[in-house]
Amino acid sequence: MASEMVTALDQAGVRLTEPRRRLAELIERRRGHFTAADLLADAERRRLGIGRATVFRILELLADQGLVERLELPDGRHAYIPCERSHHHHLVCLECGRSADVGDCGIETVTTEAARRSGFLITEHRLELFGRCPSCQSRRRRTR
Amino acid sequence: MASEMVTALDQAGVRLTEPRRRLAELIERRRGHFTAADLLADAERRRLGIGRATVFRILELLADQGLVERLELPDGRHAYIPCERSHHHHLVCLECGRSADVGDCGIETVTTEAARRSGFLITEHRLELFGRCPSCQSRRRRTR
DNA sequence: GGGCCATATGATACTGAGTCTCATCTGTGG
DNA sequence: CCACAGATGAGACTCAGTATCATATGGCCC
Repeated sequence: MASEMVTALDQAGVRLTEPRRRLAELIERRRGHFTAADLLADAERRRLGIGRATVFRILELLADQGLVERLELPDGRHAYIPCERSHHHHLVCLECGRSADVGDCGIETVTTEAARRSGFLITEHRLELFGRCPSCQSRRRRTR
Repeated sequence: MASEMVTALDQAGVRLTEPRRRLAELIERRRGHFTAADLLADAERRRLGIGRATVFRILELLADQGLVERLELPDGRHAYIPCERSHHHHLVCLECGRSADVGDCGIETVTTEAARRSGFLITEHRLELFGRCPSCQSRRRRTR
């Protein structure tokens, strides 16, 4: 029953502490994106006795390990989504929060073209896509 | 001598108050990106008597007008860059902060492809490119 | 299984960004 | 030049994220 996230941490040689297991479990139970505050609230609701600082520390750890990705929603709030380790981009549903990974989709072409036009050397990029997932689209259609 | 930014605000039917003129001027004097705190410090240094809240309000106004764009640097800080009104993306130099506009560069293709693969309806996106501008690249080469 | 120690944790204080309120002021249209 | 909608400044407030430090604990060696 060891969660995927916990297994990944173990393989990375990270110490498996109680708070880390617990938070990994909470994150896996979630659907879609969540904020640090959401996670903290989950932990408090279950009386896990996990401190505020620890939540932030563990989110940072997971982000370093590429198990979670931090992003900025269009309204400016910070959120996290659980994800695969490879570099990729996210598509986030603004209604239900669910997200999908999209591979490269040709972003390479865009950065190369931008570099050519501007003379910049591009070392990092951030691409975030927002919209409505298939099920929220059809729900809307039905509702209207 | 009316600054471009002030002219644009005027054309948009926005009230031209003293703080708005002053901040527009400070922004135009800057090279590269800046944070709200930077701008506030500029204003204080010059004893303009502009309040903290006003700086944030005016930055929001300028962002709504598309005269400035808010972005998140790779280190997580928020910054603004002055820019043209059309939708576009920015290339930010991580050394000197200068930025260049890049037009579309084929981002449309990427979103279309991502939408096709995932079934999402994409309504918004954020693309930020970071790297080194031509002059910082050559300075580096010389230095080494 | 037990003990050691590097490392993680919780409590708590702190910082700094951004917001809110509200009394006062000021562009602008008439 | 006046009235008033809308903008401003002061300052209190909120809330995310960080720093500090004494205590607890996971993993390794025996």
